[in-house]
Amino acid sequence: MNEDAQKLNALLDFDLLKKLVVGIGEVSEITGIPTRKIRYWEEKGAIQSETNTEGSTRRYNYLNVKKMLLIQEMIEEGFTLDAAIKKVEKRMVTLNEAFRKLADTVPDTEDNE
DNA sequence: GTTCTCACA
DNA sequence: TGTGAGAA
Repeated sequence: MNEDAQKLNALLDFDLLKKLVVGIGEVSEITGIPTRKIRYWEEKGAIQSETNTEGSTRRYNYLNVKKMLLIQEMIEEGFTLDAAIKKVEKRMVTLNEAFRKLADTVPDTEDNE
């Protein structure tokens, strides 16, 4: 329809992605990364898992999964884990800010049909 | 199914 | 850097 609707849809999609959380087993199956590797990376500070209520069983959201994929590819390209983490973090921050601006900016409600 | 730690390559 | 095994 109009731009507002598109922006709303984008926000909903982003929110949905942020709510997509899966267990470490699912992540390992999806990404092909063994669970030990995932915990290892988390220990190294590559990702932050969200413990769901009162215990263990880390849960990873879309952003964490994306981070893992990015880091894995970077490592395979010859980067060290630490360097990969830094680069991925920077990329995530940049993307986050860009999307936040894009979502926050509420320009004119022009009727362009 | 998940978590952790110790140790090894 | 990544994995194995044992234990909870």
